[in-house]
Amino acid sequence: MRTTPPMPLPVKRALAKLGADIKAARLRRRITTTLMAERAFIARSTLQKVEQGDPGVSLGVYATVLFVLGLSERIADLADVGTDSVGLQLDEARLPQRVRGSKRPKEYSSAGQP
Amino acid sequence: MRTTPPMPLPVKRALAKLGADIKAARLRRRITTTLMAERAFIARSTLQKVEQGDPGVSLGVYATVLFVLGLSERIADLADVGTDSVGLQLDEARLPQRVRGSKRPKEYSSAGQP
DNA sequence: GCGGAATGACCGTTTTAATGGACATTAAAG
DNA sequence: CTTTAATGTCCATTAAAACGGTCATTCCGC
Repeated sequence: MRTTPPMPLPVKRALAKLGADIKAARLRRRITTTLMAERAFIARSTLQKVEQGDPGVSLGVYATVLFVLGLSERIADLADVGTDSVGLQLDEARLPQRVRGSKRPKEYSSAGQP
Repeated sequence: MRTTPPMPLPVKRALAKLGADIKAARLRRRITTTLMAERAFIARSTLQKVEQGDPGVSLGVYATVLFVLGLSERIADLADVGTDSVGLQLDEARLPQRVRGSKRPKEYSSAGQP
């Protein structure tokens, strides 16, 4: 990741927790970092970064590690339609394939956490 | 990501869905790729990769994009203790800080999806 | 205690992501 | 149908991830 600009604090914290949880899950299974790294086809040094919640590590690495732990289901639901409260207010069937300036309200705001 | 070895198919599919969902969420908000990229402090070309579920893109980028969409809460719960069915069977209070060969069963298996 | 495996921290090298343009294509608005 | 912004693609450059090896430290098991 090219983090010249700052990373949102809530995001940073979320990633840190994710890393900690991954580490905890590994310990519960009594798997060494070396073995985990082998199973995930990554270097032990990379696994360290993962367990620290390093934002620069690729999603592929995180996902594979979670898969090894048997915790990769939730990844697919991260941005699932059902979880998007903003989207539910719109006519799902008439979603444009492209965005174009229209007469409708400019946007639907709601960035950060709801 | 250094994908000399193959990436687990279920994972690959999950990431593809994630990318598609992100794109759908953007369209619902009627935000252009250019604007999204600006808000997430990334290049438009990188956002394309994100919307394709590219495993090589860093988690930080994905997380920031989700944050901009207001969908970053679930990240922290990806590997939360409550979601780890394997871990619940162990004595949480006596988790070792390191793994060492013990008399207990070697491991608790259960990789892929339950 | 002691021994030693496991972890944490560093670091130089190699591979790759992320960028920011340019150009072709597409589809929404009028 | 025409217009034209938005999207899709491709690409050279550059910044950074991922590697793998070493060394110090920690703490589990004996």
